Parts: sequence; structure tokens; C-alpha cells
Amino acid sequence: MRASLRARSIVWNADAVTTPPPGLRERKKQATREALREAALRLAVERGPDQVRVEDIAEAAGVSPRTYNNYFASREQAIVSAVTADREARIAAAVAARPAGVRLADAVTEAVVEQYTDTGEREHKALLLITTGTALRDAFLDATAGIEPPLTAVITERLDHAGAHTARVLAASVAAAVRIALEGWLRPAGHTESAKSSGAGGLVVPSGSLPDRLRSALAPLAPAFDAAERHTRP
Amino acid sequence: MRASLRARSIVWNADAVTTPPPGLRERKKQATREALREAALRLAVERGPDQVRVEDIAEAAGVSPRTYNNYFASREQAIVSAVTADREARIAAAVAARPAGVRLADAVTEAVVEQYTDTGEREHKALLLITTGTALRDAFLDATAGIEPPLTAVITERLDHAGAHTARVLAASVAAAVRIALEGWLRPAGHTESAKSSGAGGLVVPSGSLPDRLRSALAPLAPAFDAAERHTRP
DNA sequence: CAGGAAAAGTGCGTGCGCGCAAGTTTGCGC
DNA sequence: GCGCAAACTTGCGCGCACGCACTTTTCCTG
Repeated sequence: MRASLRARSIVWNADAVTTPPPGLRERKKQATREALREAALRLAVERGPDQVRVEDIAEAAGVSPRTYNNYFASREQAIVSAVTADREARIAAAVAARPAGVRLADAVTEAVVEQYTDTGEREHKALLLITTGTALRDAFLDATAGIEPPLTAVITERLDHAGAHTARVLAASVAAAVRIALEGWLRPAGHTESAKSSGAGGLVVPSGSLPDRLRSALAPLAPAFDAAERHTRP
Repeated sequence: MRASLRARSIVWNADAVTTPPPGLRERKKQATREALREAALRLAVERGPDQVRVEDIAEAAGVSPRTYNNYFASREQAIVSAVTADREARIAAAVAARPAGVRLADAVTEAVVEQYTDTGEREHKALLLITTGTALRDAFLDATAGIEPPLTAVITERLDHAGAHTARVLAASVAAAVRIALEGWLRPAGHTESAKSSGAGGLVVPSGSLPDRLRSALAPLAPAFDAAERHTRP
């Protein structure tokens, strides 16, 4: 089983004017976090992912091993966070960027697809690394849960702060759908295990592209979004 | 060796669909699992939850510590599973039990509420234990993800095996919604941390009953269910 | 600007998750 | 029955997550 652990990262208010006081303290903290991220990813790429101990990461980042896991609960989380770090905020920002006239469902879908399709040079290399191992893959999938809080924020805003808990549920559903899409995407081969009691026809799409998978995973949720925004704006 | 067990003497065949052959091997496995579950819960109730080591649980169940975590990945998981063990299957069964005519959304909602409301004598006592600690609470919340596979199965069936992946997304969304409901339910006090960027009025319902929370968390998903079954049966 | 409180970093010890390589049991075909 | 292959268990060992107590840094306030 996968143990999901809640790592709380500070999400800055994206639409606010500017960060009032940067705070020297917070600066160093983020610097350390970034140093750990980069060190973890770099070492994982250089040697195998399994040939990296926390001690190595901590040393490369210039902190003690104990400090390391004040930031990350697991080795995998550190490596993965290097590639999923800001996706959360970027998705939320992308949703907020859409004009207020468009369907919420479309805004969210496009924002998600956009952020997962835009593979930066380094990200693509990292994804190759992640795909190789089970541990890293699970960590990567668990990381998708991180989009829930910022998504909740923007959706709540679009819904005029009316159905606050509705926004929460919708955001969580989106996170779940994205997770499913990614799950299916990075296991084209093997794994007949998932048959379970799904019944007869395993008629699943062989292996669509990631954007296609994301869209078709989010599509079933569209009616829920429509109903939600219809409810707030009759 | 030659046990006098005829395959037909099994009384507690709970599975709705297929029960191929019970298999003596699988029997002992489930027996061990159950022994570990019960031992974990009992010890956790007797002493504090933090005063129980895996070694104790394993000893109480009559296996080695190493065997213990061939079954459970964490101490908390073992304890929690004693109370969430069959809920998954029970929810799926409850959905399947509803007449085929009713709205899928209603069937699912009622099934979920029913299974979480029906507090067995022992369950209620266990929940008190779980509420006390953060670790157990998280494990309990994580366990809600377990309802996804069986829910996927029944929903797929109701949808005439058409939108297989739609069923998957809906099931995952339900799991997420249930999780949210439980989350809010077991933290009526404290935790001002969740303020985040939710904006102005924190106008949330003070602390509704669990059934109410479940219903209102599942409500936003109803349109998605309606659309799904409308799509398969025009 | 001084002093003290809050927060971040660090050393240390304990229990745990899990891979590995035996040993033991279960199941099945001859 | 016989024996083989697969599945399950177990001892061993390594690294890691994390609580606790303590030092160092940062921030606030009189």
C-alpha cells in the first residue's frame, strides 16, 4: 500500500499584490528546501535512484541528515518534489488566468492539461527516471494530491465563496481524476493484477497520450462543475 | 491431511459475484490477517496506542514480526483495518442491493451513509481511540481510499460496462468526498491552520452530524452520476 | 540596543519497513 | 502416495523516520 503523508507547503496568495514582507527567515528556509530538492534529483540522476542515501542528499545540500527530514518525509518525496514543486500553484494560477466567462469545467481542464503537457527540458529527463522504479512512481502519484488546496482556493473564488465545501469536493475529485489519468499513463505494459472484480470486458483504451487521458478522466466531472456554477449564478 | 472439508460447507460466503474455490491456503492467510487485526486493536485499547510495538502484535497473533508486515505496512494500518476491514465490500454490496430503478447517485449516497452510520458496538469504542491520536486519524482517513476498487466494480456494472473509466473516476471522487466529510467530522475543535487562502467568511457549518456531512459532501457529485447514467441509457 | 522568546538546525537513540536468502508448508499432477 | 513447484514464513541486517533535548539563529519589543 501507499502511505500518503501530508506535506504542507506554503501556498502564497497568487492574486494578491505582492508578498508584504519576504522575511529573511523564510528565505533561508525555502533556499534550504530548494537545495535539498535539487541535490536529491541530481544525485538520483547521476547514480541510480536506489544508490542515494539521505546522508548523501543532506551532505550535498550542506545540512544534517536530521534536518533533511524536517523538510521531507521520504527520499522519494524529495526527488519527486523537484519536478512537482510548483505545478500546484501553476495550475491554480492558470485557472485564475482564464477569463471569467468560460465554463469552469473547461477552465480547469485546460489549465491541468496545459501544466502537465508543458514538459520542461529537465522535467522530461526526470520523468524517465521516475518511471523506472515503483517507489518513485508511487511518490509521484501521491504528489498529485498537492493540487487540491490551491485548486480549492480558485474554485471557491469562482463560485463567489458560496459553496465552499462544494469547491473542496470538486477540487479533490479533480485531483483524483488526474491521479487516475497519470496512473494509466505510466503503466502501458504488464500489471495484469488490476483486473480484480472489474467484471468482464477489460475494454480500456490501449494507451492514449497524456493530454487525451487527462481530458477523458476529467470529462465525467464536467456536469458537476456545471451544476455548481449554475447554482451560484442562476 | 485429508481434511473432511467439502467445498459446499462454507457458510459465510459474502461475495456477491464470484467465489472460485475457497482454497485452504487462502483460509489460513485470512485467519492470520484477522488475528493480527484483532490483536492490534485489542492491545491498542488495553494500553495506549503508542504503547504497542509491532513485536507485541506479532507475538499476540503468534507470528514473527517479519511476517506481520507482510500483511500490514504500518502499525496504524493494522489497528485501523480492524474497523474498516469489510466496510469496503459492505458499501459495494449495499449499492448492488438497491433496486435497479433508483438513481445511481442516491443508491451510492445512501449506501455510504448507511455503512458509516451503522456503528457497531465495538466500532464506536475503536473510533474514540482513533480520534485521540494524529497518526491513527490519518491512517483512518487514508483507509477510505479502499472503497474505490469495489465501488468501481459496482458502478461499472450499473453503467452496463460502458464507461469503464468513467466509473473509475466517479468512484475515486466518492472516496475523496467521503474522506473530506470524515476529515471535517473528526476535527470540530482547534486547528486554525486550515485557514489558508480560503478568503473571507469562514462560513462553514459548525459541526453537523456525520450523515449530514456525508450527504452534503456527496451532493455536488450527483450531477456527474446523473449524466453518466443518462449517457448509457438514453 | 539589549534581552528574551520563538523558530530552525543538530546529535543521539529507538523502533520500524523492507530486501534478501534461507527454511517450511500447500497444492497439484503423475 | 510421491515428489516437485509455488507460495508463505522467518532470521538477519541496513537505512530511515522521528521524538527528545540542546545549541544557534532570527525576530520582536520595551
